[in-house]
Amino acid sequence: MNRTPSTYKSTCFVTIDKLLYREALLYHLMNQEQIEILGEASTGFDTLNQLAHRKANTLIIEEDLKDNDGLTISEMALELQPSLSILLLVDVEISQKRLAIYLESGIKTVVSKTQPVKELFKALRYMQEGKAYINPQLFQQSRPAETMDETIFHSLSAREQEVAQLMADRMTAQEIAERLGLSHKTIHSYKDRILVKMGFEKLPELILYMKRFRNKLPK
Amino acid sequence: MNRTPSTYKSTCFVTIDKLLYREALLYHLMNQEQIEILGEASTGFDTLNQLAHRKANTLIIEEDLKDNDGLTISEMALELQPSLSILLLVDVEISQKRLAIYLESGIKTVVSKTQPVKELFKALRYMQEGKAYINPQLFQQSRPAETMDETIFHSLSAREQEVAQLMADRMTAQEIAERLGLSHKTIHSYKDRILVKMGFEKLPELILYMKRFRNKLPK
DNA sequence: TAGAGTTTGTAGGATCATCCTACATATTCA
DNA sequence: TGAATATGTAGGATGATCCTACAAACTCTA
Repeated sequence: MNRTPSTYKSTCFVTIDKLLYREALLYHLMNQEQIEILGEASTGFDTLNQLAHRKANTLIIEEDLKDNDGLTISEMALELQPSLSILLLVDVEISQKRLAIYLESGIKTVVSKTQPVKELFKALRYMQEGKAYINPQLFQQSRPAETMDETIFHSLSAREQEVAQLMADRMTAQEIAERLGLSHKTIHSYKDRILVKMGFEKLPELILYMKRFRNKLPK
Repeated sequence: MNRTPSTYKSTCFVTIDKLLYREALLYHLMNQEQIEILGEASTGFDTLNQLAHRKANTLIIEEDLKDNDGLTISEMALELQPSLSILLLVDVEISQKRLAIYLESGIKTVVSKTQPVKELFKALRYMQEGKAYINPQLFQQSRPAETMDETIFHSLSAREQEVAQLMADRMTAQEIAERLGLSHKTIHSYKDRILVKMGFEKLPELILYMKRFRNKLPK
């Protein structure tokens, strides 16, 4: 039942200006076993207001907000609740100096919005375990999607590649099984192994990967 | 198998500056039956480049890009491929005049980022059917999440409300069934009916709703 | 007020997905 | 060459989704 035995739940409050993006992200956070959504806001004002009544242990907050900057809000939130873990979402790659300022002010983690969603999750996991997580790509020009490892696909066996392609076309395990003359259980096994090999956790990640690189991939 | 018989697939290209948000949105788009992700980019330059080789029929693009504005890119893309349907994501509520400019330049639809994800999907569906979709909330101060209809929950029967609460706590149908002394099939039936009544399509929408309004809801 | 329509409570079948385990054969590496 | 690892194959348990069904209760209207 619980595959993450050592970690406990983080209760998150999410402050992102644009509802469209906030919601999109919230759906992902919801699907993470160890994350409980506690609340959300567009503005710093709203954040502080809501945090006063609710005991979130983690605050995910944008650097740029309409009414104030995330840093200021974070500092105020920390004063209210020193135990709060704060993850700051920044727009661009930041300087070492700026990062130092953040960390000094009590912000635990900084994640750039130019990073994939996965990085955010990784950072959250680290934070949960009390570890500091400094995104390795924070300081360099990061073009992760574009430079994303195309080679991991080629680490799959021929059959695995075949199955991965078909799965990316949204074929069901049953359909693929019929096509290849196998049991649908076998297809699921392939799926599991493909995800592990490629370092994905969920099928959608694989599908997105395949869509991104379909044009560069063989066939 | 196909519950949307009359609509055909739109092949989408998505241009959003920040990868974090773009990815978050892409996962959603991927889960929509009628949408095929064709490609993605952070910049206008990249968009035009990629669109030259790929026949997307729909372009979802941000108004503000690093290298250029979405409007300009859209116009260039339209010159390249006049059949392209363009959905522009704008930051704020826009004036009627500005909207007119957009529509005149061939942009089919404008969606504000202050809207929930659902609005984007609605707009896409309209576009697919060739209808123009002008977001009704585009012109007024929109605080949809905050003002979201709390009453729809109360339109549920007592038992439905109970089940909805338990589902929002991520209990499985089986667990809820045991708790209530029912068959798990019954719980699924409740789920289906709840979703219909509340106008949601997927369970995560219900869960997000419940998390948002749990504090305002009875009990 | 009776009959019709709608809502509510209940559940089954078919189909998929996920997570976990297993095992034989093939390949590689030390 | 023997041990470790990779590959191909599949089963069981559990859960979700989509669709259909049907009886009891409630509501509304002619």
